Amino acid sequence: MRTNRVKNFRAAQEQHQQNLRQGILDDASSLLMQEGANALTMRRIAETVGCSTTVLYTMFGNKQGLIDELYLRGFDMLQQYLEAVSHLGNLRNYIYALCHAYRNFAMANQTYYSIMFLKVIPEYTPDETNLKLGQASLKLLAQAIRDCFTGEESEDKAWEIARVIWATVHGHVGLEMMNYFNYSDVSAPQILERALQALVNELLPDLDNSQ
Amino acid sequence: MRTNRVKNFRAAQEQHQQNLRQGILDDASSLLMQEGANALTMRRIAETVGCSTTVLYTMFGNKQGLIDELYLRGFDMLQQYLEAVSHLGNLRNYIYALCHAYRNFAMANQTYYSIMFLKVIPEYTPDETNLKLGQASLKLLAQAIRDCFTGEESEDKAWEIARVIWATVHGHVGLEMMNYFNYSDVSAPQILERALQALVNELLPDLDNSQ
DNA sequence: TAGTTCGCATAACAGCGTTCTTTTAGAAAA
DNA sequence: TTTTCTAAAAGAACGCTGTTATGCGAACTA
Repeated sequence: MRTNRVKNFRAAQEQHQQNLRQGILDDASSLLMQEGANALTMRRIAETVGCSTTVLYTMFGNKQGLIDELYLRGFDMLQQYLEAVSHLGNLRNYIYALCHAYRNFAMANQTYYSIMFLKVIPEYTPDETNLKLGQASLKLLAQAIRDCFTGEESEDKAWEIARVIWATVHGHVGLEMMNYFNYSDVSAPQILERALQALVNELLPDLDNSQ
Repeated sequence: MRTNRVKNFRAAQEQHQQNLRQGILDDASSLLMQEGANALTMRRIAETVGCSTTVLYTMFGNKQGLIDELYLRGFDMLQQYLEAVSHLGNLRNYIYALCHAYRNFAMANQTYYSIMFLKVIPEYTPDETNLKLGQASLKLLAQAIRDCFTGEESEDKAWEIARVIWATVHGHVGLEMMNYFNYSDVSAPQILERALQALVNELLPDLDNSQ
């Protein structure tokens, strides 16, 4: 049965491609986390993987294509941070915890966060598709906010408020990363907490009686 | 009088150095504004000025040194935006206006803002001195906030609140620049306005009776 | 078995920040 | 005025970068 042999070969080849692809991304990821975005050059990646740069270009097209995958990985990691947050307490504390989880992710994975939200790699800017995929990682935050409302039309409103809160957290994280908060008496999480309390107090309905 | 001739020569030389320095920075600045941070290479700058790269290195040491000057120029421009804000209305509206002026500066000078607050140039990170000099541009905001308080101990408190508001505005601007707000029904300034109102309501004393 | 296609490595190209070497213009000295 | 010296600038070079062209060898097709 030659056709079967061919099929098996194709399948094996496909499998090999997939394994190689994941291996490359794993190596690029550890390179990014251990040595920062500056170390993320096509040559370094190829060297780490143990192949030539040609493989990277046939596999991902160009550097943008490779970083795109890391970009999405970053949002997956962010989502995992958010999903790990317990929502046993009341909604208000849950929302605070989500925001602090967001900050924890950013601080523990600064190199990833820089790719996702700062322009550390001149050759890379996420396209529209990836921007939307990334935003989906904030679904949990939007859901928690929607749960604060009882009305029917609250879907869009929840996303709007989620964006306000997201932007606020992002701003604090961004300035903290640029060391703009280095010489302050108040710690960065405390400053963030203040802003969050203010936003929740003003933008969300009274949550005292929520679970 | 030979010593006078020498003095005049030295002075003329000094003057020439200063003119050249400013000319280089002007050219680099227009390069940055017209073609973005990617065009800001030592070779392009030298070509625009009409000299060799050697001149840039003897004058500024390295690229970091040259960008340092642009970084400070950016904060000067930001300060001018803030100083142009009329503080005739009440304090609350003045603070809002300062924040929107900040956003206007950022949006009108995205390339400058990127240098100041995003890491668009891998070779450049501002040092501690410049970070502090930059922060001083927010003096007007801190002053306006301090004016909201009557007590004596309000200096530090005003700076803390200023940082909260600053981070919030920065976050909104940063996400807007990364196009994360592109597909929203609510405009970016409206989202920002919401966040600001919430912060002012919660963090500042009642301002109804202020001038 | 002969021909072809495909995957990969090697080498190259243009451009980057930076530095080394060489030229040159102009002040100082004679 | 002519020579000498110095300081500044130009140009080439080095080791990087992303990307592309070339070439080779192995595996499928006929």
